[in-house]
Amino acid sequence: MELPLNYSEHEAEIKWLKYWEENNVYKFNPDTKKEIYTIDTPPPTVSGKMHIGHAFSFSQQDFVARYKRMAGFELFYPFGTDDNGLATERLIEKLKNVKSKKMDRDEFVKLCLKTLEEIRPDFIFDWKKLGMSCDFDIFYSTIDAHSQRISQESFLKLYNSGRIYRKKSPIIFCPHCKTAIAQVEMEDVEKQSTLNYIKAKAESGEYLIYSTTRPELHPACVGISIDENGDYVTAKRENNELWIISKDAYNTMKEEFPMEIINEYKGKELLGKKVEIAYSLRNFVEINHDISVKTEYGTGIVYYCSYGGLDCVEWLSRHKTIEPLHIMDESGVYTKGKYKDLPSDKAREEVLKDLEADGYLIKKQKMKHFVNVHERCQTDIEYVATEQWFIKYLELKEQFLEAGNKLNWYPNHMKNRYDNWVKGLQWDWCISRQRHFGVPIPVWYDKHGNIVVPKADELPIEPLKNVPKGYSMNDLTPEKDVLDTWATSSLTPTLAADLFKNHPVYKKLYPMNLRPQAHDIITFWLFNTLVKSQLHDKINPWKDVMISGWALDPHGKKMSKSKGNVIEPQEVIKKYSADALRFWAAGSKLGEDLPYQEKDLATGKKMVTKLWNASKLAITNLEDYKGQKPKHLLPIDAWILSKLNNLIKSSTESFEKYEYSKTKQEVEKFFFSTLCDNYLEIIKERLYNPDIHGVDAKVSAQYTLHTSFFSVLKLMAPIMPFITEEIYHLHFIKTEGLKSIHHSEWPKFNAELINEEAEKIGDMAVDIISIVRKFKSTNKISLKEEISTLILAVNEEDEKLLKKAIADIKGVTRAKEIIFDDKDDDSFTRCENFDVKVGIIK
RNA sequence: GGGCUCAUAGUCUAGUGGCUAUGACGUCUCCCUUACACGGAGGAGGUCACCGGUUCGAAUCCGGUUGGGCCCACCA
Repeated sequence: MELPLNYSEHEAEIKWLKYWEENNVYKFNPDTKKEIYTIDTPPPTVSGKMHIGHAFSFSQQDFVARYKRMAGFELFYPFGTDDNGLATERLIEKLKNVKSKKMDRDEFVKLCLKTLEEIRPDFIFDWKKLGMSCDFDIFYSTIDAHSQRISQESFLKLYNSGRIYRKKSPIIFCPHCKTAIAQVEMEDVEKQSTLNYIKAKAESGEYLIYSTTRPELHPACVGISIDENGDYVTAKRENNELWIISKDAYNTMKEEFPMEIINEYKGKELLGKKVEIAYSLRNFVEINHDISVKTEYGTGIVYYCSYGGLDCVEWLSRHKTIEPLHIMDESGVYTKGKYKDLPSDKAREEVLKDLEADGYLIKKQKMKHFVNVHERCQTDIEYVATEQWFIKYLELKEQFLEAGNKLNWYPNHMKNRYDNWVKGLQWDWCISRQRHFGVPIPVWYDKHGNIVVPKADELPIEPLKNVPKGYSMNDLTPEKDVLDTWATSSLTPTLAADLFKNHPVYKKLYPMNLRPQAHDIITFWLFNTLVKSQLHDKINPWKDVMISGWALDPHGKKMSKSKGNVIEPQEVIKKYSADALRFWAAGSKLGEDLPYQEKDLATGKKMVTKLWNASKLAITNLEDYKGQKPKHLLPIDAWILSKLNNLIKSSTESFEKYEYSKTKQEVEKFFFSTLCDNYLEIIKERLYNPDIHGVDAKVSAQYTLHTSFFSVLKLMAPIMPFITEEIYHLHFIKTEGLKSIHHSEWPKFNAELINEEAEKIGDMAVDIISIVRKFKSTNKISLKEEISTLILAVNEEDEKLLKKAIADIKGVTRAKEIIFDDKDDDSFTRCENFDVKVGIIK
């Protein structure tokens, strides 16, 4: 056969993509008799292009998928897209130049679905080019009717079982985006702020001094707290005003505000005092104790509002008798009090002006502090009390921790993050969003305000357009809110499995075997999915979770568009091939982050080239080999087969633990060093000269070459699916007749081929060859140059062993003569690992 | 502040108690050899972050320090 000189990775990769698709190589067969291995593939968001982090973690999960397929499983490996979120909404608005808020919701969803149909193929093609072996026909979009039905069904079931409730409750709210946001959508930003010291007159005549960064909330002040065990003082100012502050505050303030202590006491003494707060809707608030108050901060006296922040919310939950004051609505505007109709930033300016004019403000202290902002728009978040839908789960922490214990975590330590998160949960799960685009909450309200839900067989349903059977549009007011995107994406195992709902295979698809994902979303995607399956079925959604790390920039920093250090995987594939990109992704241990280093891609490309070139040698020399077993296996052949079987054993064990990087590393080393550098060089002599060494010696080499090369190809196939497929089709397909190497059986460990004596012979030979190479290198002569005599000073036992491989050693070292001699002198070199000394005569 | 995690040649990385610490890239020297010059052979390059402990023996185990990363909490 005429073999092409070079391997053109781009042509080849496109060729095999088409081939795999046309031949349904990765098609799931629901009627299979094989055991099924199910993967809960993460659905990426069609909000742009695949990024390098995707390429990194999806490659890693694909290694496992391909390994499992070769290990004999039928793969249920779906591919969905998460189209149900703000990101998609923004993308569609941009692409179609529309404003979702100005459109009918149903219409906008339809436009999204239509637009997604247009752009999705290109988007998904990036994943195909990466060599993902999903069955792309097992597809769902988290906004399609199928997903909407399942998501609404989940809502309905949980509602009917009393798990879901609606409550006026403070939620984290973005006044700019005008929606409730999740904890995870916030980020910390350090901002310049002012700590304002303000005085308030107590009923008994003294002034309490407190400090706040949120003065605009004065109208909503509902209480004032101190530390009952802390030290406080009453101090007299020059103008005879009496100030109550903590002793710590007295010490720091006395220079700026000269005063004289007239009384010292514990905070306990202040409890129950009534205080008049400026502009508050409550005339008087009462002093009480709260655990969060520290005497050394500010003045040791804190005012609480509904709601200045999480601390106020928590404070209210500790002081249950105090009624919150709701003064802000969902548009971020004050609805009551002196600053009605102002947004909070304007209100702050006005309040400060008034406080100053009315003599309440005594000090402004510049400070830097962290405020929570919405990550998308960087707007300060607010806490607003609105009607929201919640899934009640706080009392189930123990059950969730228990469920986490039952999962197999790879790597194990990632479970800590999950445990930490569950233990720290303080809120029920808020699942409603005031967005326009999303899965509608299937709820209506009748004229008395009662909640009306549909029957399961009416789903999916759009409440803005339809009503449940037996009602008319006039009877009911629809719920306008939609479900949070996580309420739907927490159902991915069901979204995928339900596509086979009417097939007997259905019951084998859930729970799934594996959830692969990155470590940043353990606390929400992983946790939320587990919550849903626990609530619905009291089981875990999967057996194993495999947690990937992140791709970082070359300096180990996180990639981000704003830093301009983003690497585009499409460009990488163009320059180095998908196999090379995957080879790079295989270089990181599971769960570890990996800096992107261009040189690693060059290494991957080198691996492709080497496989190609070595296969040319192998295939050319296997042309006349008919698969016969050799009469006698030569020691060098037994040597590499023994090494190969050790490799198969450890590679398999590594893959079973999802440690693909170990497999990659071992196979790479075996291939380059053992197979190419040494074995191939050794057997050339036998392959080229059967007239000298005999046909049996050639057949022994051919059998061994075929076995070891083919095995390496299979071991490498999960990581580099393209080049291995190319080589398979050039030759090795003949022995199996399968349509793809990816249908081949993963190499099996054969204990009979483990041969300690042969390993010793081979290892000694390699050491001797290495000494000869070094000799030639230092003497600046070509490796093909002949040497006249090779003298081996060894003990009797090793001499016997070495004599068994003497022809091979002679051939590869190009020694005209090899003699054994027990005498050695200073010119001899000792082998690295054996008590063998080597002398060379040019 | 709490939890987790990491620290190994110029760079990235392997290595969970044992001969001389792994590999790649880079670097230097040599070699155009019938798979490969998109290559091959060989060399140089390391206080395994720091301090202390356990041990016959520590990159590895324990305690502490320093510095990175991630997650969580706090910031009136």
